[in-house]
Amino acid sequence: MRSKQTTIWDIAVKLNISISTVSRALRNAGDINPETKKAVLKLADELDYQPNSIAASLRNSKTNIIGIIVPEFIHSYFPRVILGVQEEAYKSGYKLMISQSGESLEIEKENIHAMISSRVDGLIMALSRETDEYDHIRSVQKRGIPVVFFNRFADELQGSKVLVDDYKGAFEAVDYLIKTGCRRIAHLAGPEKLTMSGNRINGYIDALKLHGIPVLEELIIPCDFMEGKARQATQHLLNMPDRPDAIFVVNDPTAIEALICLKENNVKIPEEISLVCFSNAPHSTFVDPPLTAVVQPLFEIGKTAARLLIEQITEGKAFVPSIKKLETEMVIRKSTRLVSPAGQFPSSLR
Amino acid sequence: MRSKQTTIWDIAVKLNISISTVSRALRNAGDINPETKKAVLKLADELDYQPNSIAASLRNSKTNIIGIIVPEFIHSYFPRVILGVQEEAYKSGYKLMISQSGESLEIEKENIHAMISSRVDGLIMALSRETDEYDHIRSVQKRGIPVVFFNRFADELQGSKVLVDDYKGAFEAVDYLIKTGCRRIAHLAGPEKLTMSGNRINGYIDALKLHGIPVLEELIIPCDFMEGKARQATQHLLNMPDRPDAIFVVNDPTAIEALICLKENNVKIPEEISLVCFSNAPHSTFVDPPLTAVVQPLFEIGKTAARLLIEQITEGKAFVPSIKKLETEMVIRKSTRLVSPAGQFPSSLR
DNA sequence: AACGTTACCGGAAACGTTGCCGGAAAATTG
DNA sequence: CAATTTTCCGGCAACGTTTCCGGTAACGTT
Repeated sequence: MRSKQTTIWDIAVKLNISISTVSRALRNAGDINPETKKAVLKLADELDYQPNSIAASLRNSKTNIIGIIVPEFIHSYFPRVILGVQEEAYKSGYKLMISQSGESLEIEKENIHAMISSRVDGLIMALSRETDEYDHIRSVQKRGIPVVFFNRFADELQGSKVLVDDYKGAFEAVDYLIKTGCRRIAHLAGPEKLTMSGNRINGYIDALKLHGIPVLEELIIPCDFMEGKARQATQHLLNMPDRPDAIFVVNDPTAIEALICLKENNVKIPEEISLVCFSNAPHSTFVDPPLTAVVQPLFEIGKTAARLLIEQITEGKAFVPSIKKLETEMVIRKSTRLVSPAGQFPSSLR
Repeated sequence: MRSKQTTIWDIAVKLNISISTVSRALRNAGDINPETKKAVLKLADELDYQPNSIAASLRNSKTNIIGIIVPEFIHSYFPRVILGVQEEAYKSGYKLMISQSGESLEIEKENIHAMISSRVDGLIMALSRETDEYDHIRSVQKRGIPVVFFNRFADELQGSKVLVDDYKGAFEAVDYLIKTGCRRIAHLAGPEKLTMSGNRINGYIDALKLHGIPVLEELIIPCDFMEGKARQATQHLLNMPDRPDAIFVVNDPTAIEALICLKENNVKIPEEISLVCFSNAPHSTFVDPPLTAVVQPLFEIGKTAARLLIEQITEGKAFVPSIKKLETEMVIRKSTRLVSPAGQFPSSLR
């Protein structure tokens, strides 16, 4: 039996005024005597009154809650994005309701339903790796609840999107590898359904093509973000009669797995095989060797997504969804060789 | 302008029955004709009806939301605990509202207010490192909202607590270091306000005492979980004329910093200095060298906390808060030396 | 035929807010 | 001093549910 919380009604009775007056005093809407207002605020403070936002939400048909659905948050990627969302959301008086799909479409759907039931004002999400149908998401949008995607999305879905330049980042990474003299470059790719994976693969391919290096299907291995998959893939690469001399990895957890596998096989990094990942986990900094990586502005992604969403919430139908593409940055660490001035551009090309 | 969502009222009108009947049909409470029930469910499905849980919460004075406040979730510690909470909570039909205090007392207070306003049914929390007064938390409890603490708590606070055996874990770690031949063991400790820090320090001290090793104040340095602090502290240790031969570190992020600092100073681990941390981040596994650590059952901590909380929510006042102490486990990796059979117990002791 | 029982259903209040609207008192104006 | 405006306040409906309570019709029982 929970002890009853104080309501505006309690305050009204104690001060012998009406609840409307109390309400006005509390949210300082006009038409209120400064004296009464002061009295109300004082009493509210004494009684440790906390407004019942449930009631307010019902009345206003607005919850001031932003829902977030991410695949997971045990790797630091999503938490860091959420940090950005939180910063921006709190500034505008929004609270966060976070849930994880655990990379499962089923759970993603459940989460979506929960978000709808909770009547969130808007939704920020990154799809699970399994998500290949979108009716549950369209159902949210049909209700007029704006959705902003980041990182993991599908082209056929409407809505604002915040992404990084996957193509360019991948291109730069592979281009860099080539400039350090690597020629047989493998790519541990992401789930094929995600737009992101394709873009990174394209960047990878085009960089190879630019330098006249043949693109080999067998060197592109999708890893699906499943634990163990990257290790397997890496082992597979090592078992090849003609080992690659570099691996470009789609994301951070995958890269760590690859790294562990390489070390287990006593492969010297970067002497025998160079490693570059598309990432931003701080892990890259303190593994051995520290990983050269294409880093993403995670915090900024979160802030941007939140800003877009809040705009859309306030502007309503008038708002046109937009796509924000943020820049990545290549950070050179120790998992790649130095750029060889001579081998920078193979003679075959120039 | 948001398109109106369908309500039980819409269903009622379409079927020419009353909203009470619709309500009964949907939550299959008794007194309902199977035929009408079927019709209602069918139409609800067709209209893609999602119950408005805001309204239900208001009516029932129960939100089925569990609030979680943690200091941060960019390190994997808290996310993993939250994973456990989520598993257990979802099973019982609870949703999660998560927020971060960012290790700030001010924000922690704000978060608390938001949780109260949202009328969460219960709260699971780990205090920020700054928290040294507890009125905001007592204010939650006074309202009859149960609170369960984990990891970071204060002894003077009432409520269920889920913790690990900090004392024992620390003791074992230091005991192990001694058995590997270390004699001058430093301790990078946690914020002094947290019970946890004290317990770990005591375990450290008692292990030293057991082996007759003098406890030196200068070797115990509180690190406060602030970025950069551990690095400074480690450097300080290295600058001593008489360097320690081992460091026992209070948690994982701190250990990583220490590790980086040691490496920068070209200190050989574990030959010159051994490193042990109280932790569970997977980081420990893939840094170089992999860290010997006292690991905690993070997922289990979350599940236990959720279970305790839900029990208290359902049982109400009858529930007596309890303290669950979970066991830690020492995992030996490469950052410590091997146990020297000879040096296991210094002769001075036996 | 009168009554009790059963099986369903509808009305209405309540949860705590907010905001419109009208009204009374006070202040301002001519 | 009357008329008008301003200032402040209270009543009331509404948000979408749930649930208590009572009512009606059909059926079975003497």
